[in-house]
Amino acid sequence: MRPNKRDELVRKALDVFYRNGFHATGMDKLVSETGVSKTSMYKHFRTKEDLILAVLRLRDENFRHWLYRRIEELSDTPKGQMLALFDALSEWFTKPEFRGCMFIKASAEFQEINHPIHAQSAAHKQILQDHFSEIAEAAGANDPRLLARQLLLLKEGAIVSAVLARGGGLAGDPAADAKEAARGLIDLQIPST
Amino acid sequence: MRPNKRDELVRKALDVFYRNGFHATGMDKLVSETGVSKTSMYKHFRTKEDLILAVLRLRDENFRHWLYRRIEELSDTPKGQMLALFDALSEWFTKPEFRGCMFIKASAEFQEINHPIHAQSAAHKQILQDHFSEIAEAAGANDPRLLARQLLLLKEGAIVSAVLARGGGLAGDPAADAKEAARGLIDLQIPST
DNA sequence: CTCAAAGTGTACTGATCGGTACCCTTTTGC
DNA sequence: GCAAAAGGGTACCGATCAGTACACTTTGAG
Repeated sequence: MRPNKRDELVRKALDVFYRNGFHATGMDKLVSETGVSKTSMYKHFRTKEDLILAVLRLRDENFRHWLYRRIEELSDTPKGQMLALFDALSEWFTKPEFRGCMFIKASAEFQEINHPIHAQSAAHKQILQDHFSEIAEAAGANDPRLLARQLLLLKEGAIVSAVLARGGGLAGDPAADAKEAARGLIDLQIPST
Repeated sequence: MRPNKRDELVRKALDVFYRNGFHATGMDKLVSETGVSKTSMYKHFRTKEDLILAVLRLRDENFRHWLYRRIEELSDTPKGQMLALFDALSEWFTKPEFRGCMFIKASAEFQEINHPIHAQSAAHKQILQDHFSEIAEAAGANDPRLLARQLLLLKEGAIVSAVLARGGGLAGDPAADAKEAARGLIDLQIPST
């Protein structure tokens, strides 16, 4: 059987960390929830931190690939794709398993600037910024990098607001509000249409 | 001496939780860092959770009062105050002790919708939303509540981006980017000037 | 001065933390 | 068929977790 136990472990650990948090999830819980023995875990990962880093790498892959594909499905123009970002977010927010951005949570639990987990979270956001910079440039924005950073500000804000709004404790529809704001910002940089 | 030990404890615990995180901070660490004995702690707060809730209440007070006062100092018009929000944020981000929004971090570590800590974090954001709704209304916005929600989306996005950008791992100046975006959104709702 | 409230110090509980030791079983490549 | 790799089970390590017990000292109001 080729399907690596290592990958299976990382996949299942992702779920547990996402639902429970990093510090709040012990290795023993991981054993019981993933079905992978502690011995195997520590054969693949020297420390819990190494495992978390692997989980974040998988999360980066999964999330970006899903997002890129989804906005391309939703629109075939650069401008439309920038708006589709917020439709994709809306779909994400309404999934029952939605529990916020794993990288925001990771950087919240591992705050030290030089911590590898912190750095990897920043790297994820930077890759997204670069991707949307290219889309903004293709759309003919005056300042594509600025527009991309602003769209991502709205995205991050929508995510944390969606988390707090999940229990009904916060008014508004973060994805819809962000989309409308994005429309305004895009129109300011791309006057045509 | 009237200055309650309880208040002193909450004040000092706020610092420790803010720097170290909630789960990562043990009660023993609190004893050593605050100088308050464990016995006294548990005389004032039945559980660690109760202490955290008290810390969040203080944080809500401190943060909102600081923010309200600062934007009033920076501008005496409603429209100017909405922009001043981002100047105030910029000041906050550049403080060496800046470590992100305590409520975002709290809701990241206590994710269950019905958890009191989660609910209290949402309440803090809701109060801010209401406050800025009034400012937006005074400024003559077409849809004051929408504008307030959008400004706060930018605020939350700027905060989490500033955390990740702190180590140089993310391009851009979140406060400046958010302010420019806010200017655009405000002008769309308040055509005059 | 006195007495109660407030605070201290410390040793302890059982549970859990991240991580290791040791030995056994299953799978796989050749 | 056989060795080596991969995975499993379990008991354990010292440290730390949240929280308690209990005897002590300080402080402030009447």
